Amino acid sequence: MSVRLGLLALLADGPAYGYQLKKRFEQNTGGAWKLNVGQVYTTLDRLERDGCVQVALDQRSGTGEQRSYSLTEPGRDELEAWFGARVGSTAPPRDELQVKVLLAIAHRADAQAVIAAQRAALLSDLQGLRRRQRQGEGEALARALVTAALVLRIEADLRWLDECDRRTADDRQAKGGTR
Amino acid sequence: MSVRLGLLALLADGPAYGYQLKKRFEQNTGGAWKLNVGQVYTTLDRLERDGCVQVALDQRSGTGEQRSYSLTEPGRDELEAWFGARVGSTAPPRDELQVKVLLAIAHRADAQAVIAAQRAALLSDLQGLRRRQRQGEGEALARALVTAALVLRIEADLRWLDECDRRTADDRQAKGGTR
DNA sequence: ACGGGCATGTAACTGGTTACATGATTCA
DNA sequence: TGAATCATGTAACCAGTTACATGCCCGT
Repeated sequence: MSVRLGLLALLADGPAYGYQLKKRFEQNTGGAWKLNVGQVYTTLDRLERDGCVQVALDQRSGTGEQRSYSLTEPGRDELEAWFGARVGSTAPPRDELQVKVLLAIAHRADAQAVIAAQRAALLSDLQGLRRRQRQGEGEALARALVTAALVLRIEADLRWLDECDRRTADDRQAKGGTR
Repeated sequence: MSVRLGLLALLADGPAYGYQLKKRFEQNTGGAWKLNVGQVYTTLDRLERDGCVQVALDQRSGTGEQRSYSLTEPGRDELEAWFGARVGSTAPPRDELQVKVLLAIAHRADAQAVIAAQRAALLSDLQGLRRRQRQGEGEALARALVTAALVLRIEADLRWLDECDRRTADDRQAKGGTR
């Protein structure tokens, strides 16, 4: 729902064209998240269908039209509800890394290799991100925060992989096998 | 792709019915992730369409049929590729918490309240998870690991929210306003 | 004249998700 | 007999995503 609600939030500042929304969305996230223009329009269609936005047609100089989207009352309600709501309270997401590692542990002899490969990949991502953090000091706030979020998430995932190693080692020991 | 690849991974152990796959999937994740049975069948249909699985019909005692799914060569290839691949290497995900907070910072006067609300929600989730960690000591490995992952992720998100507060405070100061 | 940015859309597809319907088997 | 579990499916919808096509406008 991030795209949908994101567009709603951008419209709270005032009416805008689809194309403008794309650019604002990317600016607001420091260019870290790209948004295909087409997706803006499909999402706006759905928002219109649901009564969250309304459209006013500006006649352009030529024959073309510009569609100016603005929030409706229900749209504003949905937005407020979103900002007020806690994220992810209901049911933990099926994260891909977790699914992969858990299934590897349960069903593959080379589980440790799978874990090691993921750790290596995350570490290299982390290096790249840290480099970017050091370089772009005076970066846009949004961009810096997105990077920070990525770094923290990766660190968490690395700790989790360590935990997976430790617990599976315990498991092997508990079951008495030396190998 | 977690469901699709998850089913593929479970089939690597040998043929199974759709219903069995649902149960195995839930067992393998310690019951933390539920899977609607219907989704197993729709996903299996798509896997069959893509040539990743093949189906053998077991005639049951009655008139009913049981469909036994098994991996094909392409299916095994896709699975191996998945286990070998690094997760999330391409383009950072548009995480809901991040979108929400960034847009709040950029477009709302009550950004700090939004952040505070999310922090409170995460903290209460964390408490609940920690309680569960202490209680279910001898829990199934998978379940414990899922819980651990949730805890680590939440801790990371909390640190990120702190970072957001700090940086926005810096920002206000840099712009010279005391409020 | 032409390229690049602004602007709008559509068609098609993906995977995830739910609600619903059906029937067999098992066991109390 | 009747509930629980095993088992299979379908119809419908959702949001996300991409590729593609169209055309205006402006500055070089």
